Amino acid sequence: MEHVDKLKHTGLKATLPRMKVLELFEHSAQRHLAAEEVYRQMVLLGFDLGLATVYRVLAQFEQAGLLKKSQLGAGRAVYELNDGEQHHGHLVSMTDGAVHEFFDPQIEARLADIAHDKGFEMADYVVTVFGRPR
Amino acid sequence: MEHVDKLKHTGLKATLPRMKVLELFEHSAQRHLAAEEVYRQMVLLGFDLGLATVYRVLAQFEQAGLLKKSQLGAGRAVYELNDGEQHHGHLVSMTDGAVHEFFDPQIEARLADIAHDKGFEMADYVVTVFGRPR
DNA sequence: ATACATGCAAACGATTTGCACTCCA
DNA sequence: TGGAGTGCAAATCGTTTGCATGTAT
Repeated sequence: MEHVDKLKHTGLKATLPRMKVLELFEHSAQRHLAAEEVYRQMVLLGFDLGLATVYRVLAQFEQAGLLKKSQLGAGRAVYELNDGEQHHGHLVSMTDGAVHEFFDPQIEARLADIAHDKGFEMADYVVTVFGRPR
Repeated sequence: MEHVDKLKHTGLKATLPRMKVLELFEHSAQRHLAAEEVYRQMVLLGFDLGLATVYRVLAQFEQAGLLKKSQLGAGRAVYELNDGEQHHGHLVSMTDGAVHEFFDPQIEARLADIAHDKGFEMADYVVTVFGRPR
């Protein structure tokens, strides 16, 4: 599906900033991008836009289901394309901050069970592992 | 062990603010407290101290192994007594923010394995489940 | 006494918002 | 055209820090 259509489909106007951000996520080497990184990439690519706009666009895209947001640790929040893929965890390297993804149905099932046991319905979960390379 | 001793044992001077904060964690109804909450409790209890001091004391206590820190979601970080208990996950109620704890050795083992498979040594992990009461 | 602690206010990094202006449908 | 989108700067939130003062050992 075309970018324009993807956007219209969500009720968002197909503006230049939004198109560019969407493209960036689809072409970028790294799957996970923080707002600041998106902003810097844009400027680097010669397309100048406001940082505030980046934050707004990212939030809208998350709302629209185009992106998924993950809060890794305290400061940085990263976004990634929402391929409709399974929910996954993140393995963060403590030396360089690199992010690896993993999915484990076993863990997901256990978490749902645990929530259930305590009288809750699991709506979402976050699993982040911090590790040092061997 | 006395509070005074607990502190001295860590190399920290047994000052009034530190004693009070330690007591608060040992007597508070809720196990998990954010810096802001600690601060408000103190003021409420008639003991006036600076918010900056709270942050410093909490950080020192974490260093000293007296408290454990958990970053739940974006903003707030919560601290809890470190009873030397096992590492555990948090189940956060989406309706009222209440925090329940849980520990699952199976999950912990899986996470260590996953990190290992990717060439990392797991140093820490965070598991947070968001759920709605049934 | 003297090194370590504290209070205050200013500095901080990430994110959000008010407002005047610009642009797509 | 008119409402949604944008840029900018100022505001916010949680947290940290510089510096002058206070205090436990």
